[in-house]
Amino acid sequence: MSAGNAEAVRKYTAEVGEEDVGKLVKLYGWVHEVRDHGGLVFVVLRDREGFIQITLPKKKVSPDAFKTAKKVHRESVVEVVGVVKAEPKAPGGYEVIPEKFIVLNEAEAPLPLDVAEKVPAELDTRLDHRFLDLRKPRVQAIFRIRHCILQSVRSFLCEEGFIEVNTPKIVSTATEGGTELFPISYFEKEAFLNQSPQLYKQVLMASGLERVFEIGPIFRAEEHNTVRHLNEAVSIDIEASFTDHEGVMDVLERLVVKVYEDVNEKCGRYLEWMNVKLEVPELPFERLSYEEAIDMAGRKGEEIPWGEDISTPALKIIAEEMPEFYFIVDWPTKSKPFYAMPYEERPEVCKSFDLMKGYLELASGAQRIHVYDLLIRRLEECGMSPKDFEFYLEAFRYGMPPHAGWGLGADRLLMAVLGLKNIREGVLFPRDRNRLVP
RNA sequence: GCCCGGGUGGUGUAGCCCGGCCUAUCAUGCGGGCCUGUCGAGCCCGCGACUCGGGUUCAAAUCCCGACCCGGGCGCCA
Repeated sequence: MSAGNAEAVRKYTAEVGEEDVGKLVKLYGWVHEVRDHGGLVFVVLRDREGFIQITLPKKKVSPDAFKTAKKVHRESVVEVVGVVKAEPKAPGGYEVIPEKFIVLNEAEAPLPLDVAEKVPAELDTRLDHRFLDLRKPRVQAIFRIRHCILQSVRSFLCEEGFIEVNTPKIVSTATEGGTELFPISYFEKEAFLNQSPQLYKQVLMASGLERVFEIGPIFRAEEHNTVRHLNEAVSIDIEASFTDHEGVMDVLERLVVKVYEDVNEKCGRYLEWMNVKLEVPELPFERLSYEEAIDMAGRKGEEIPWGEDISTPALKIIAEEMPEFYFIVDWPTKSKPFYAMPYEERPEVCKSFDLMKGYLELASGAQRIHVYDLLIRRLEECGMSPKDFEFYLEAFRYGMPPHAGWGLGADRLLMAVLGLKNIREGVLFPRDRNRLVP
């Protein structure tokens, strides 16, 4: 960008070190703060890797640079070309004495929120001005770690022989019943945003791909209003042939451990920015049966009638004894969707599981029904009409292998790993009951 | 969606119970001034706010009703 400084090497603030002392470097970033001492001005420059102090003694820099630095607004974008100096008095031990201090784009003042965090901002305010919020290293760290988690998940599943696929997010009316769908207009037809790739990934089991995964958005039109629900979320879904619920639980728990290992290995500095320490969970995760779970809650006064979903207060009681990762397995068939495989000898219970971290549900999965007649029967028992599922059911008539799978909430996984108090913290632009912008 | 609590300068807050010395507190910010080693720089001067709509009252930031939004809890969430 600045042709006159061919010898200046572009560096990130965090890269400036001993080898640069006496040399010319070029830095791009934002003005984090300005400390104006009259004849001496300190500008703290921030880029995505950290901070560095730009020091402007009036007598040692050009009048132009000095004047510009004195009146620059916080959060303006600047280009600095200058000589690196080792300086014990400077934060980080190095400072840059600029030859050039150019404002590439001035920021308006006052700012809608304080990036330097001298004054805190509420989550709502932060989300309204998310791009500014993301300039805080502590906030940016969340998304650098999220990136790492997603990358870890991809590489792990690829190594396990899963093939990444993309299924449609615009679907026709009949899906699985249950949750509310967002209606959209699709030319002359009625359509909805998909709540889950479930039906499609099962159909793909009949394709011979054998093991597939998808990382993509899911949409739920529920009017929930909690710190762990969103109306648009990212789901990590797998489906695998010739295996059962035990087989995919094994994949899931090893995946979680791998994510912890990778984040620890690759995101040490971001964990530090956030002041978080990660302990890699131990394998295998404990398996708690549905019946044990409701007993545990019942002993502390939270009675769950057999067959019903486990309430939030009950899960919180269980979480007191099981604060880490664990599975709740063998759910009542009637509490799970129609495609979950019932046990042969005890069909009121099915081969299903939820992955929990404390009271937070992270994933749920099951061995699926691959037998056509049984699937039809379960569909009807659940009050749904087979004719609405023809594209799905057809796949079960021409050689559908036994299979199993799960769906893992990516945002919830991030929340669990980093101990975020609100799922919105880990989503760039969350969509909830009231928030549609930005 | 239900229950409880809340909405005050750009941001975060005090004040609200017990209406009137509120021309509304403090911090940060912003504008101006002084200042050559700050690192939450310091000092001086200034700027800037009662969510919206109704009601009660001589008088409303303060009390009442409604809407919208926020926080906590719950429900719903195959």
